[in-house]
Amino acid sequence: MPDPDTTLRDRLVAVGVELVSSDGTGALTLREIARRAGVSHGAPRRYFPTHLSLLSAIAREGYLDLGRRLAGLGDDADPRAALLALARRYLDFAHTQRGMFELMFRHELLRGNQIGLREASRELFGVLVGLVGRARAGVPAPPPVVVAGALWANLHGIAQLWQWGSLQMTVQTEDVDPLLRAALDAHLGPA
Amino acid sequence: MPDPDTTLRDRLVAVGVELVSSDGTGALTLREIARRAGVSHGAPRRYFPTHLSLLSAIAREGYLDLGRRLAGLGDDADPRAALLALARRYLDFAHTQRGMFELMFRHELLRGNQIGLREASRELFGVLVGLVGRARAGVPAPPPVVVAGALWANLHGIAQLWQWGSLQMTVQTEDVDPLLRAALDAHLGPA
DNA sequence: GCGGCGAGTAGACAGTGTCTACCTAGCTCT
DNA sequence: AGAGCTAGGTAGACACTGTCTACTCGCCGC
Repeated sequence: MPDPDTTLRDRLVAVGVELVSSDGTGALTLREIARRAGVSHGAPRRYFPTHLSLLSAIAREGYLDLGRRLAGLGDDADPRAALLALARRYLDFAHTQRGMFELMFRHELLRGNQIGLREASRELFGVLVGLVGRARAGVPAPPPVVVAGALWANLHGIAQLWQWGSLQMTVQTEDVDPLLRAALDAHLGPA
Repeated sequence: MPDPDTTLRDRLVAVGVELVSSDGTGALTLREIARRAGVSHGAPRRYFPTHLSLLSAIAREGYLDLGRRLAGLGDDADPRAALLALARRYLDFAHTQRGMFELMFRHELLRGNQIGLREASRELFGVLVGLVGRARAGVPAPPPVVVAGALWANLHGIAQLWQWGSLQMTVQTEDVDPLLRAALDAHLGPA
C-alpha cells in the first residue's frame, strides 16, 4: 500500500528497511523493492543510480537506528554500567535486527564510503571513548582511544561470532552476558 | 588450462580458490568457475548440488589454509608470544586473503553448517584455549574457555573492522599492532 | 556385442541489474 | 490560451545469473 504523501525515495528506503527485517538481506532485490513500493523496476534509478546505492541508503537507516538505541548512554553517572548497557544493546541489535546488521557491515557497501558510516560511527565511537576514559580514570596507558577501539572490536566480534553459533559451540554457555562481562573487565581492568 | 589428472571436483575448488584470491567474492559465479575449469555450466552440478555448496567447499579450503598457518603455535614455550604470533597471523590472513576471509564468514555459508567449519574451528579454538590457559596459569576466573572466546571474538572483530578502515579512521594509528597488544594484555592480564 | 551408467553438454526458464527510448502530467513563459 | 520544457515514471531490451531437464557420448561388466 503505497503512501502517496511521501516521496518515492523515502518510500523505497522504508520498504527496504521493512523487507530486510522480515525477509533478510537476500530479499533486497531492486525489482522486489520497486514492486512493493508500487512502481516499475526502472523507477528507483531516478533516485539511486545503482542497486548498491539503494542498499547503502537502507543500511544508513540501520546506523541511525543503532545510534538512537545507544544515545544518551554517555551521560550516565556510572560509566562502567553504561558500557555494559551499551554492549547489551549492541548485541541485542545484532540479534533482533539480523538482516539489517548483516547489511550494515557488508564490505561492498562500506568500501567507497557510499553511506554516512564515517560520520555515524565516529559519533558513536566518541561516546565509547568518553565512557572508557571515565571508567579508567587515572590509568595512564594505553590511551582511551586504543582501549575503546579494542573494546569496540571485541563487541563487534562477539556479536558476529555469536550470531552464527560459532561461540555457542565452543564456549558452552547459553547467553552472552558472561562473555560480555569478561570482555569489559578485561579492557577496563578489574572493577 | 585444465589439468586432466585431477578430478573435476578438485579442479572446480582450485579454480574457485584462485578466483576469489584474484577477483574477490563477487567473481565467484557458478558459470565463471565452470568456464575457467573448462567445462559447461551444468557440469559442477554433478559434484555440487547448488552454488552455495560449491562456495562452501571453496571456503573450506580457506579454513584449512588458515589452520595450516596457525599450526604448531600451541607448542611454543612462551604462550604469550605464541598468542601474539597467532593474532598477527590471523590478521595477516584477513588482510592478504581478503576475498577468502570474507567468504569464510558469510552468514549464508555458515548457516546450516554446510562446510566443516565446526570441526575446523573447534580444533583451532582448542589451541587457543590451551595457550590462554598456560598464559594465565594460576588465575582462577574466568575459565580459560571464556577468556579464549572473548579473545577470539576480539581478534576477529579487529580483523573485520580494520579491514574496511573503520578503525583507521577512529583510532589514529597506521598499524594494528598496538591494538593487538592492548587486546592481549587486556584479556591475559598484565605481562 | 551390448545394455547400462557415470560424466558432461546444451538449452530452456525465471529472475536479476543496468541501460535506453518513450510517455505524460504539470509547469513556465510569452 | 497555447507552446515547449522537464521531472518522474513506464516498458522493453540486454547480458548475465542459478537451477532444472533432456540429451549424448564413452567406457564398463556381462
